Parts: sequence; C-alpha cells; structure tokens
Amino acid sequence: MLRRDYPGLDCSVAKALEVIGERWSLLIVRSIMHSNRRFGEMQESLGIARNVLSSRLERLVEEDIVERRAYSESPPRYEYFLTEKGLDLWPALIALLNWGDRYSPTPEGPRRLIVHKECGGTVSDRGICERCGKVLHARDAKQVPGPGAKVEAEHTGATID
Amino acid sequence: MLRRDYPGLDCSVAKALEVIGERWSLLIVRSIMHSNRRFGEMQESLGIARNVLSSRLERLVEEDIVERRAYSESPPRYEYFLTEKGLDLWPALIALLNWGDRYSPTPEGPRRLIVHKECGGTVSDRGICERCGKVLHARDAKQVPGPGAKVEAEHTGATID
DNA sequence: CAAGTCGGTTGCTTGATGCAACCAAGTGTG
DNA sequence: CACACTTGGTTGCATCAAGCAACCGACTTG
Repeated sequence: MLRRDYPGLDCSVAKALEVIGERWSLLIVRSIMHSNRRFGEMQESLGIARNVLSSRLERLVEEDIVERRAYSESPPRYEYFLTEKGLDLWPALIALLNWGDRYSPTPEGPRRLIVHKECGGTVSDRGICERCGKVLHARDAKQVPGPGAKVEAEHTGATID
Repeated sequence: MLRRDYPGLDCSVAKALEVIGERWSLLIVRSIMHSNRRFGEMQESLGIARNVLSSRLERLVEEDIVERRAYSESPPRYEYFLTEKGLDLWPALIALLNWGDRYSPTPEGPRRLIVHKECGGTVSDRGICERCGKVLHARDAKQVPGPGAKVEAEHTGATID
C-alpha cells in the first residue's frame, strides 16, 4: 500500500488496516503463526522481497504485533514471535481463510483444515469448534493439511507456542 | 498494493488477499455495507482518489463482490450493491473492527457498536449476538454510533438491505 | 443559458515494491 | 588456513501504483 494511513476515517476497520493492511503484513503474521520464525524461512516461504520483509517486520515490531528475540549473540541472529496483539489477529485470519476457501476453492477441497487441539474438532469461520462449541483463540487451534493441499506445502501441522 | 497476486502461495488467506487485499478494497466494501451506494458518496466518505475508486470498483465488480446497477438511463447513473460474496466478508470486517477497537481505541470507547437487529444485543468479535447467542450474518446486524464516535460521523445507523 | 450534479477519465508527480547485488560476522570443510 | 556457506539483513535501481487536480459528457435546475 502506498500511504498506510487513512486520514480522517473515523473507523476501527480503517485503524486496523493502517497497521496490518499493507501488502504482505497479514501474510507475515500468518507465517509466524505457522512457526516460520526466522527471516530466511519467512522470505522463502512467502517469496517476498528481502527489503520489503525487513521493513514490514520492523513496522510490526514497532506496532507491538511481533517481538524480535535474539537466539544468538555472535553472530547476531533473531527469531520473531507474535505478541498477544498479534495472536489476536487470529479471528480475522480465520475469517479471511474461510472466505478464500469458499470463493477460491481448489477442486480437491480446502487447502488447510483448522482443528481444535483439545478435542480435534474442526474450526468454523467464526473460530468456534464445531465439535465442542468453544470459542477458540490462536493457541487453541492448529492447522493440518486438507485435501486441497499441495504436497510440498509449507510447514504442515504447525501450532502456536 | 503493487502486484495484487501472491504467486505460488498455496494459502486461502493469500487467495482472499489477492481479491480484497489491495489498499481501499475492504474499506469500499465496508462503505457499501453502510449504504454508501454511489460513486460520489463513497469518494467523499472515504477521501479516496477518484481514479483509484473507479479502478477498485471495476475490480470488485469483476470479482463478483459488488454489483453495479443503473438507476437512471440518461444520464447514466449507477449504484453499487454487495453480492452474497461481498456480504460474506462481514465476519472478516467484524473481526478487524474489533481488533482495531481493542488496539487503537478512542478514550471515549468504541466508535461504532454493532447490534443484532432482531433482539438489539451487541455483536461479539466473532459476529455472534451476545444476548441471544445466534451466529449472525451481514443482514442480521446494523451499526449504531458508539461513545467514541465523532459527531459528524458518516452515515450512522446504517443497515444492509 | 449559465451553473451545478454525477460519474467518471486523463496526465502528471510521488512513493512503494520487486529484484539483484552486496555486506558483515560468523561456521563448517578439506 | 583458505574458501565456501549460512544468516540476516542493506543498497541501488527500475517499475508500477496511488494521490491530486483538471477536465469531460450528459443531463437538470435556477
């Protein structure tokens, strides 16, 4: 996106999009949710330009959506984790994922299935377990490959720690 | 956004963002949901450049998210409506709205409240009525100004027809 | 009959994105 | 001990999208 702000718009959707509405931002959040924590992993799995990934991560850290932690001092090496604010984007991602599944389907079926870790039930577009009925959050669910997944699909079975 | 596609990404979130992830697209959908149906209304309420609005609407019509109907033959005048596919973006918008409210709050409280038309209950971030517990869709809810709304807030009390 | 309305389009400038090359500080390999 | 490789970026450049203002065509209103 060009300017990331929507000046004068008194709207919480606009406020949200000012922060995560830039191209790639939500996909980076999703990628970290799927346990791609390192710069190179994200770059490769998303196919994003390195300079753009760098600037997006910087912004996401500024906005307290992502946390950057060193796992090695020398040479300096970093991993990126979602904060609570970042994890709270899960319902929006689930809603978008379901919309994408419904309207850009693969012939074989959903690319991914979201399941409730505790009971194994599938998760609805509202992030609710269809078996036990609980309203779930990011940590309660995991992703498993669905019938429409490509074989070389990135990082299957990921979970949030 | 520059290129609107995310080539090689086997992910329904990416598929969704290819369609509605460009800057302004979701806000245009939201604007039509709030009964801004005409070019000039949307342009003014969003503060978007006219050429950009024009190209976004064209794309949204192509993608069958928005429908363009003439309400006058001569001079040709048009109104834009959401299709079912467009209305199905409601859960994602609600999720983003709630996230925006939580993390970019006004001191006074939410800018907007979403209420269930039928029973008047407030609607949760999952699009569920907090009074009667029903899972709602776009047509079941309406928006009313909340305590954090600016006085000149656009089009209050809008509903979906 | 001049000014306003509506729904755009055109041209120009600015700025974001994509791509490839480069860099720095290590580590592993013969 | 030299040389390639890994990781996590930065830099420079070309291209494409967004913002802005002006214009336009077909009416309608005063």
